[in-house]
Amino acid sequence: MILPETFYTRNNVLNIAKDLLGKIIVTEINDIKTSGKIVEVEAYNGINDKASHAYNNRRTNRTEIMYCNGGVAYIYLCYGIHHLFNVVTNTKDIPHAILIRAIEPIDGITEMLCRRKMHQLKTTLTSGPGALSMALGITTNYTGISLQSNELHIEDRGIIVNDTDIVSKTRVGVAYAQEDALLPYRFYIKNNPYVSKGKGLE
DNA sequence: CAAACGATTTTCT
DNA sequence: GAAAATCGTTTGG
Repeated sequence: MILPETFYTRNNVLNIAKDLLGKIIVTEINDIKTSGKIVEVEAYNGINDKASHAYNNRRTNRTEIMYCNGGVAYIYLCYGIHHLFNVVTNTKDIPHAILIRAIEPIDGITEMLCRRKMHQLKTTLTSGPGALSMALGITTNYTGISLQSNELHIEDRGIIVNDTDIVSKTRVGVAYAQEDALLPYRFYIKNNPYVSKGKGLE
């Protein structure tokens, strides 16, 4: 089943992040379906989180989408090259978001290999936020789209992830966030080969 | 209007 | 392991 809006509008972004592990991201672009199981995420906890684009209640054209009611996509361009896919959570005017960092490919692997210009399946196909966005065909054009839509949504296919299989660590690439860089807001499934190699702080 | 800077990945040494 | 690639967003003048 497709996750309902109420999944996203809860107020604890950390719980939603953990709940996303084991869920399935599905894109259907030009009638081509691709999907993968979420194995790694990072939470961005709104206006008090120095690592968040919405820190200190900053509202700009780019961040405005994070102030929407939960359940929409926020995609932005990093380093001029990479499209990073986030899920907006919580209710209107509370800018929480969750970065999807890695998935395990399920459907449409041939198409994903093609989009990534690869010829055989390796973990690097979808290991890392920029890589999985390219594999699924997600670009900044999809910012603001509802996660109830055909083109892009997240499903529950009954996969259960035990708490004991969830690892929490510091986030990747956020050293500029000072003390908030130490928060354990990165979650991933233990021993899954598709989890990105990105290193957070210890 | 100009300039600096990434929630990264790939390639080269 | 180090560095380049590359451009929209943000910030400051």
